[in-house]
Amino acid sequence: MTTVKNVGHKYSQEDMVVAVANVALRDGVAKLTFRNVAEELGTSDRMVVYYFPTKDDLVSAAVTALSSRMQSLLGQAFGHDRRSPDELIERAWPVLKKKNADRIFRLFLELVGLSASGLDPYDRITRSILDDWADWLAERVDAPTRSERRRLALGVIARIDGLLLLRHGLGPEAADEAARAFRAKRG
Amino acid sequence: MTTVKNVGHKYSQEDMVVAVANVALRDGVAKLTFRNVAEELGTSDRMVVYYFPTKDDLVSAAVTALSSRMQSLLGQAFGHDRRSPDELIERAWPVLKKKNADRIFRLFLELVGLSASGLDPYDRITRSILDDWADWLAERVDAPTRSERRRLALGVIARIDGLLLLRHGLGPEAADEAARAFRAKRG
DNA sequence: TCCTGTTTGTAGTGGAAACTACAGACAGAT
DNA sequence: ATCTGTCTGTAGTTTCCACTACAAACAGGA
Repeated sequence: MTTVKNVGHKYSQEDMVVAVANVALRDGVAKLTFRNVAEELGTSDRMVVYYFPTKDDLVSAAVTALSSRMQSLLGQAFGHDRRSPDELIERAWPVLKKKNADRIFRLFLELVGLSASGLDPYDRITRSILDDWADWLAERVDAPTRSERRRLALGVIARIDGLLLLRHGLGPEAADEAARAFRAKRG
Repeated sequence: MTTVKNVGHKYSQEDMVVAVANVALRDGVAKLTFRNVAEELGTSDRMVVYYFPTKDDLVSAAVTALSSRMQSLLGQAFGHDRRSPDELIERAWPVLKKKNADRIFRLFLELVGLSASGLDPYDRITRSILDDWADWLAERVDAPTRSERRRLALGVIARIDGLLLLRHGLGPEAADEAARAFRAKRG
């Protein structure tokens, strides 16, 4: 089935990336190995190494694929209107509850952890993810000056990441409670 | 020097735990191995295994040692008075900036990441850390009912953990900006 | 003295990981 | 027909890890 696309080519770059992303989603970054990707494809690790010469290539393929999926998920949730931080969180949170988003953010937490271990590529990766996210949010937050938008965007990210961490550690109910606590501050 | 305490005993349980905690703080959980602890002590891994028969023993020794250090740090920051969530964060944040706290929370993020990888002991560990912290905060937050205190405590944890994550990923300035954004919501 | 708990040494097992080496087969393009 | 890029197989290296086996030396307590 996948064989049809490129005549004489059993796999395309795209196929490989999809397989890598699947393994990452299912098993986590820790188990994103040449071997496991090879098993997903039903071939040997030699083939995987042929497409992704180093482990870093493997990881960054997975990360870019999945972070673009995430971006589009969020992009659907809010359009391009500028909103207050509270409104942004209010709109983001239901979206982040979906099973897909759940698994993607599990990966994000894993990346943060690996970066905290001081392992080489991961600190750069998490930094760029957070940076991209901050830029993206800064264009959707309502504030007069650029620096203020940046600040509020960082505030939103901090709260959302906190909710995600809590959800992962204590379960969805605890995270919902925390989200409710955010709301309560205004009443 | 450390030899004096127990006659005929070169190491005490306490010595071992201190060494384990040091290695964890310096090198992270990922490099908390029998070998590295043995090097810290200037002996062989056989000795370390003698005191901590399994890896889990090693990890939980480090975690309990360090989380109690953290608790005392925070305990000094706020006494036993009940305060509003905002006040609690306002008081906690400066304390969490200290170098010691910084390294301890790097470990916490690592643990969260390992738990996100689905590795066996770590999900229980992070859950209990968060649970303990929630209980502790619930007794310091000002609200009429028990369930409301719990909710507000979870909100505080979410925000603080978000700040810590941001600080780790984007640096202390970004985290300070986010903390400022929290404050701005009231003005 | 014997026994028990502690310390050290030497060595090794079994597993997983990221690669590497070498080579053979096959397809399409020139 | 040759060449180049794709695919596969078999096998190995190197490094690190948790953990085990066996045994010897030593101390203090009974």
